[in-house]
Amino acid sequence: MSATTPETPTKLQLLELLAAIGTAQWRDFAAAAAHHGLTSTQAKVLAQLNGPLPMRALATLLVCDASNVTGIIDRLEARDLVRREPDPADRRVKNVVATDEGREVIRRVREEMQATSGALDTLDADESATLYALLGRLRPGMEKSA
Amino acid sequence: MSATTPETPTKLQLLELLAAIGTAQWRDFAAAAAHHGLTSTQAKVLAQLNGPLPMRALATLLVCDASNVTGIIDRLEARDLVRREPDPADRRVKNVVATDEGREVIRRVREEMQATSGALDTLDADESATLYALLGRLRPGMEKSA
DNA sequence: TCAGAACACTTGACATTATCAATTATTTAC
DNA sequence: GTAAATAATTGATAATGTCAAGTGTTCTGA
Repeated sequence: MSATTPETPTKLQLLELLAAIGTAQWRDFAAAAAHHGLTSTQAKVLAQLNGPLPMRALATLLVCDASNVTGIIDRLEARDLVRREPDPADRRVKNVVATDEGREVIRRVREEMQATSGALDTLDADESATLYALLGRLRPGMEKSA
Repeated sequence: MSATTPETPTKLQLLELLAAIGTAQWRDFAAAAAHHGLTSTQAKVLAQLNGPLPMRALATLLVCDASNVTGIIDRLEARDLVRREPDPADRRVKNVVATDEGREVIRRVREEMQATSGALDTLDADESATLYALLGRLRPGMEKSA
């Protein structure tokens, strides 16, 4: 088999490899979060907060009960890493927003994911582009609601 | 820019995309685990148990304190999903082994990761092979100890 | 060799994260 | 305009996480 036409992996092999990558990435993330005084869950929440998100949406993203989110956001809010804002369109809803400090902390956590970062450095420009394109194709299917 | 030479993504873009894939995969895994009466942590432990693993090694993999593992394994053992076995070479060590039932349960959880599985189905054989090769290159760097 | 350092695991005290059932306030649907 | 549905919270309880301390075993070196 030549270098340009590698053997087709079984679906199981591909799933297993993707899982291993995900697991390793999670370890890297959790360790970096702990290094900055965040629990994995707190870091995960901050990582989701690109824009304002209703409590309920966070619960869906975290695959957990809505009541759980109340306590998590309470603690993050006590540390000034996030804010609750009333939703102007629906008074039942509270939107969670990351504060400047919250954004800064999660930025630093991402910066310190050495293993992941280092692994990506082993790819050249072509490989990066190819991987980026393939993962981009995968993404929409994976983010379909469960 | 042609289809065969896509634009090189920035490292930050690639990191962000990889994180999104990992997050989505985790959601899929957690939901499937819950469907089978397992907490995310319990499922994560079972997923690691390809062979016997010392408690201490599990703690490293889970990025948590060793004392935490004691309780997790207690509960899994109470449900006959894992066993503790004395290590013949070092009497301090207890190796954790998945039972037949434990292996069966985690197999079913993996089978039910519909989103991940469905996303991979959108790739053709060539793309699968390329992705497999690229992720395989990434893996060793990511699994380096933190 | 044998005393002390290092290591693996457990226990106990406690904080955080998770679930479920019930409550309040608001919105949607009929 | 009332009834059903939805968003968030509270309280009870279980699971997961940390740290400090303790037991037993292995390793190290004078």
